[in-house]
Amino acid sequence: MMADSIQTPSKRYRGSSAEERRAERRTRLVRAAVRTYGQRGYHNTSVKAVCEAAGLTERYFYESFANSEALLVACLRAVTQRLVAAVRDSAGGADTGPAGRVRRMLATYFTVLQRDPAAARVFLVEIGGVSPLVDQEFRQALGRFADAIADAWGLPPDGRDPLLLAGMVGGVMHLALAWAASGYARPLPQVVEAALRLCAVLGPAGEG
Amino acid sequence: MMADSIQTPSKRYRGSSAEERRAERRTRLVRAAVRTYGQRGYHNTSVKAVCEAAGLTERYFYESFANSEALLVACLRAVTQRLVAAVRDSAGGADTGPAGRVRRMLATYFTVLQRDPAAARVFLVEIGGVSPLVDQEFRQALGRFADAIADAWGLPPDGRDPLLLAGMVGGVMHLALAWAASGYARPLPQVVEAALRLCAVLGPAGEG
DNA sequence: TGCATCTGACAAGGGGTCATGTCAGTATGC
DNA sequence: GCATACTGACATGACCCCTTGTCAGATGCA
Repeated sequence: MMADSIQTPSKRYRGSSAEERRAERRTRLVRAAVRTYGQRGYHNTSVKAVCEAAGLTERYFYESFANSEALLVACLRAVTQRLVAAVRDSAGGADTGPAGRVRRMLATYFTVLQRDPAAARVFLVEIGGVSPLVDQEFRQALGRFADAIADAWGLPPDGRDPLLLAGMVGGVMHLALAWAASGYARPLPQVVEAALRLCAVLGPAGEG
Repeated sequence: MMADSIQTPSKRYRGSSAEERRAERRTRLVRAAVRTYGQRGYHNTSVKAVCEAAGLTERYFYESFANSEALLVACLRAVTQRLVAAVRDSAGGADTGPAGRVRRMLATYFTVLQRDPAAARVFLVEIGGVSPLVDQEFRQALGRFADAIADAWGLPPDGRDPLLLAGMVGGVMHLALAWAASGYARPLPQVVEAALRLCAVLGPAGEG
C-alpha cells in the first residue's frame, strides 16, 4: 500500500508488456497524426481528432506526448528519417557518375513526395513557424538532405558553403512545391532535370 | 427616418472625412499587425493584441477586415509590394550587364530582409499553410520576384521554365533564411555571391 | 448652444481546445 | 473463480478567442 510502485510489475496484456503496449499506442498516434494532418491541415487538427483517428482516447495521448507540439515533432522526425533514408539508398546501384547518382536521388525524392501530397504539404509548408523547436528540427532535416546530395557529388566536407547548400535544398523543395501546385503536370524526368540544374551549383563547373 | 441612409453624408471629423478616417484606421491596423506578428509570431497574435498595438478597439477591426486571415493577406500584400518594388528599382542605375543588375537586386533583397528580421520570418516562414488564399497570395509574390530576376537577366518570356523559376526564388529565399538563422554571420557580399550562383541557373551558361 | 454623429471602453454570449479526473467493464494471472 | 490491473468512454473545469452589442462621452455642424 505504501511503496510498492517502485518496481513496475508490468503485467502482460494481449501478449505484450506494458512498455510494448505504450510503444504501440505511440506509433498508432503518430501514424494517425500524419494522416489527419494531411486531411485537415496541421493547424486545424486537434488532439481529439488525432485520438479519434488512432482509435484511442485523449488519456493515452498525454501518456506519450506532453502536448500537441511534441506529437508534431515526433511525426516530423519519423517522416524525414524515412525520406532521407530512401533518398540516400537510391544513390547506390549502377554507378553513372555524380550526376547519375544525384538524378536517382532527386527522382526518389519527388516520387515519394508525389505519393502522398497531403503529407508533403504538411511537412514542407505548414510546419513553418509553428515553434522554435519545430523550426530547428526542420532545418536539421534539410541539412541532412543537403549533405546527402553533397556526398553524392563527391564534394569534400570542407569545400561546402552552408549558405549555398541551404539555398540549393530550399530550391529543390520549392521546385517540388511548384510541381505539386501545378497538379504534377510536368513529367517526372523534366522535373528531375530542372532540379539537377539547381543541384549543379554545388558540383564541378561543367556537368552533363 | 426611412431611406436617408442611401447617401452617406460623411461628416467631417478632425479634419478628415469618414472614408479617410476609415482608411487611416485600416492602415494603422496593418502597421500594428506587421509589428505584432514580428514580436509574437502570427499564430500567437490575436485580434485583440493587434487592436491594442494599433490603439484601436475590436469594433474597428471588423469595420475594415472580415477576420484575422483578411488582415494577414492585407499585410502580406503591403509588405511584398514594397519589397518587390524596391528590388525592381535597384536594377536600374549604372549598368554593368545582367550579372551586375541581379547583384544589386539581391543586395537590396537581403538588406531589406535584414532590416526587419522578425517581419521577414513571419512573411517568409510562418504564413505557410495558413490558408489556401494566403498560399496563393504568397505564390504570386514569389512569382513576381522571380519575374523581376528573369527580366534582369534579359530572359525572353517564352524561354522561362516556371519550375526552374520557382526553384530559383525558393533557393534564394532559403539562403536568406539560413543567413538569418546564423545571426547574419556572413558579410553581405558573400551572401549575394552565393545567391547569384543560384540565380545563374537561369542565365546564359557562362557568366561572371 | 443644442443636436446628431462618431468614438472608445467595456461586456458577454458562443464556441472550441487543453488537460485531467472519474468510473464501470474487461482481460489477465494466480 | 477472484482479485488486480488495464482499458475505453465520458465528464469536467479552466482558459482563450471571436464577434457582436451596449453606452456614456467627445466632437463637429447649424
